[in-house]
Amino acid sequence: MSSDDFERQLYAWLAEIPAGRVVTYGQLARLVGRPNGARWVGRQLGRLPAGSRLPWHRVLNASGRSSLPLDAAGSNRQLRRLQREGVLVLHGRVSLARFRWDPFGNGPAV
DNA sequence: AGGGTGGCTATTG
DNA sequence: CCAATAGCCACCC
Repeated sequence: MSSDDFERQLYAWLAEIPAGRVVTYGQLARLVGRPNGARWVGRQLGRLPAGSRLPWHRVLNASGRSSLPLDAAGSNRQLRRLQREGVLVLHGRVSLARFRWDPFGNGPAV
């Protein structure tokens, strides 16, 4: 298993996440076969080529919060993007119970 | 090689 | 909810 393969799988899964749903770093890591690679996932997302259409913003940490820093305006680009596609963000937090996407399980968001 | 640092997580207090 | 702890792992000195 080369790291290129892992990277490809990561992109593949990422592309599957529907708008309006989210996943966590650790979840994505497990999906690509790297059970302890949550951090690795975060690093990869940070290296995503500019212009990529992959939904990096649909990836949150295990608390349903963004792990990205706030911008100059004091707000967070990631959370705004999520809200724009229908994800409810309250107090900077997304309810994973309601918006988490599971490729094998749960149906549409409640 | 060895130590510090993160876009992580799970568990405890 | 916050803080500390403990694993984990890639990257950069």
